[in-house]
Amino acid sequence: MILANPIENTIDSAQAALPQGCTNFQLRQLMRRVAQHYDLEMSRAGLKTTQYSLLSHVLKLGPVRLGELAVTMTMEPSTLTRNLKPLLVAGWVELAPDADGRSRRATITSAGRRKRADAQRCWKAAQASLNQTLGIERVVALHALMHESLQLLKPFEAQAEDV
Amino acid sequence: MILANPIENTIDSAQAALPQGCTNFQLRQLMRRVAQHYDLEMSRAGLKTTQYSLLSHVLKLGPVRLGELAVTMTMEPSTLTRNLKPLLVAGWVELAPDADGRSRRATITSAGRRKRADAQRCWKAAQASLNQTLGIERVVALHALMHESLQLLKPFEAQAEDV
DNA sequence: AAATTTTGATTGTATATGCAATAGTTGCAG
DNA sequence: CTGCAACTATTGCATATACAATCAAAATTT
Repeated sequence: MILANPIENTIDSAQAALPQGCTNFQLRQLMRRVAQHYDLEMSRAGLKTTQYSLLSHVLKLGPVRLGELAVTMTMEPSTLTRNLKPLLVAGWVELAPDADGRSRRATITSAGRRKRADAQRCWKAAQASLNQTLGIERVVALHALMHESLQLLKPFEAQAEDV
Repeated sequence: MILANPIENTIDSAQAALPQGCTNFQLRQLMRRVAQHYDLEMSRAGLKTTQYSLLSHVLKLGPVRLGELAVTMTMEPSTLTRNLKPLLVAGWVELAPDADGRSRRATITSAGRRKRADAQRCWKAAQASLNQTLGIERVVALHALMHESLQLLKPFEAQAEDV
């Protein structure tokens, strides 16, 4: 976050404005509504927005080790295993063995590429209409704050591995 | 450009800065990390943070109709039904019939009050340490943005029913 | 008053999420 | 080279989430 004057700011706003309510609850509330907003568009492509995110990351990161994918997405490995399942069943993602026998690599398939291209149009529509509803400045500000907050909450090992 | 307020900041630079990335994905990422942060503390009271939120709302809203509770918490009724189950089983919340025979009212029990008081200490610790990690100005700014965004996404009927 | 519509909550089904425990590999120490 | 430690992914268990369909009760219409 960018502050004009750290001292002034803390004096001005810290005492006057303590955080009200629970950050966790507010995040969940907003997440629920936003997810519904995106899923409404995304359903036209037959994907959940979470699946679109996962598919996009597999596309971008090419044949990627599952552990690395999980770290990049800030997700537990066990969650990743489960979330991949529908995409594997649908044939949009494939798993291949890795040089390290413990590890496996995920790759997007041709069908996955096509599906992702379809879904990307839905995503763009959803993002555009969200920008419209919230106002683009608010979305930009929200992204910046969320990004900063995530960085501060990430353990050291993951600090550098952003996408 | 250096400004005190991230919202103002982006209002100034709105045309220069389009939102990067997916709001939904960023929200989910942050939610996962933040939930883990809270749950770490809250586990000492034997509660998930989501359960703490629900218990707190039932406490505050007294004998409350389930529909009203769902709207207040920005949650689908079906989700509320499921999320209440563990609290009912544990004996922290009770359901009573309502004047309107279709509806039911949720009330916190004595055991629920005790558990909630316990959990509140954990919540305070979690919130304080989050404020510490993120910086209190950032948390205040995040809350404000999330609140505004939620209001803008809420349908009209729910606009007034804040807690 | 009977039939229809509307409203409130739950259930069926599916995905999302994470902790703890486990299985299978690799790497290292002795 | 053998055995233990460290690492990678998965599975067991529990909760969180929501849409569609359903059940039950009230409200409205005819």
